[in-house]
Amino acid sequence: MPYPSKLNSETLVEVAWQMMEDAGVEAFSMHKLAEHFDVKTSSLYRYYKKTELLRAVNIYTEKKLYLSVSGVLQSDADPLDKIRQIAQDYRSFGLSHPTTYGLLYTNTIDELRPDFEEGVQGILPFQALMAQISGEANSLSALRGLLAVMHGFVMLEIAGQLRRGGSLDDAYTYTIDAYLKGVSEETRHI
Amino acid sequence: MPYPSKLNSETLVEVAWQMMEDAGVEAFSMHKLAEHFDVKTSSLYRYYKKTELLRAVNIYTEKKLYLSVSGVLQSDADPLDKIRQIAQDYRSFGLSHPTTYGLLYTNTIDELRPDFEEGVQGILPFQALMAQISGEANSLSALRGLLAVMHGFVMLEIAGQLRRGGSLDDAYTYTIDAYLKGVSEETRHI
DNA sequence: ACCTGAACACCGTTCAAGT
DNA sequence: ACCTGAACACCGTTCAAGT
Repeated sequence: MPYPSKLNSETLVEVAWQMMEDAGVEAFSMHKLAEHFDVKTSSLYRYYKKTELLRAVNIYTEKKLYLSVSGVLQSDADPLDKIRQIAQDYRSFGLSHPTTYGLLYTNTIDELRPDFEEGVQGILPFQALMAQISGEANSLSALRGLLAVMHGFVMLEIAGQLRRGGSLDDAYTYTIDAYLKGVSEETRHI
Repeated sequence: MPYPSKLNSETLVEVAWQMMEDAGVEAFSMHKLAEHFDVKTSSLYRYYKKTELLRAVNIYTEKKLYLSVSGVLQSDADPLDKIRQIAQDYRSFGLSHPTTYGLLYTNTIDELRPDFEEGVQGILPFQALMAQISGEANSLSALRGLLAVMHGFVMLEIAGQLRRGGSLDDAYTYTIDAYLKGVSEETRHI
């Protein structure tokens, strides 16, 4: 009998995350999560109801993604090469954890997250990097565009919407390079 | 009492689509759909089980999207301007029907759809258009990239992930233009 | 403080039975 | 041919009660 209790909010999220990644979101339920901890379902509600748990799982996924993608910031490569590397790491993450990645930005969330400001802080280094090739004035739009390209490609790939053949590795690199080249070009005539 | 029956597969899909758009996917259920037709839930299973119905709804959404975006093909504008217009129409569609659009490419589908070849045929005009600015060799990658940009941006916007301020209209146009400019540039040194 | 027991509304689904 | 009735397993959730 574990001490101080069988459950805690962090472990719940981690196990839920793993169960989803192992068997898909469809198969996940509060009952099965409770079963895993050898506990009655009602015990979970001291910590989360399902929507809250899904939200916590998404925040957990986001943190892992952020770590996967932040390593490059420390390197001494070109800004352009850093961004290209970030894009590769981003896609690798998505393809490695397709279920939880696919869940990340699906839930339409109306309220602003409590950790919104914190999240913005974490993104600023990436925006600064982007500014080096887009110019300051366009850095937010350019960052949004990069996110759109990466997220869109990975989502379509995960959903099996890019199955007409050809290398998806190449298509992704082509797309990222085209976008970054365009972002550089747009800068010149400002 | 309607003739020949209260239900048919087309109307079921249309009503399901509308119910989702009105009240969200979360609120949708087979029981509520049956209620709308003043019929017992079990009657629906002559036509669809829920996963099949969702699939049919997605195909329905895809057809509407395809129509929304195909109008420009007939115009006599530049290839580049046509594509820019397609991108605007694509986003407008997504923002007008956020729930069903958000559902479109989320379900991971393992089996190839029976109408796969038909879908490919419909996309070829768009790829031919893309080829005019990317070159033939890159047209599939370039089309995939365009789809990624559009889908990614719209999904992030719908999910409320682009809320740091600034015009999203401008950010979208900036992103599309940067990508298309990059695609043109990549072509020159082939 | 943490967990169980009991209960409820709602859901997806099947299938024999009615007309 | 089309729909109902009855039934089942599974789900999310609440809350009083136990220890």
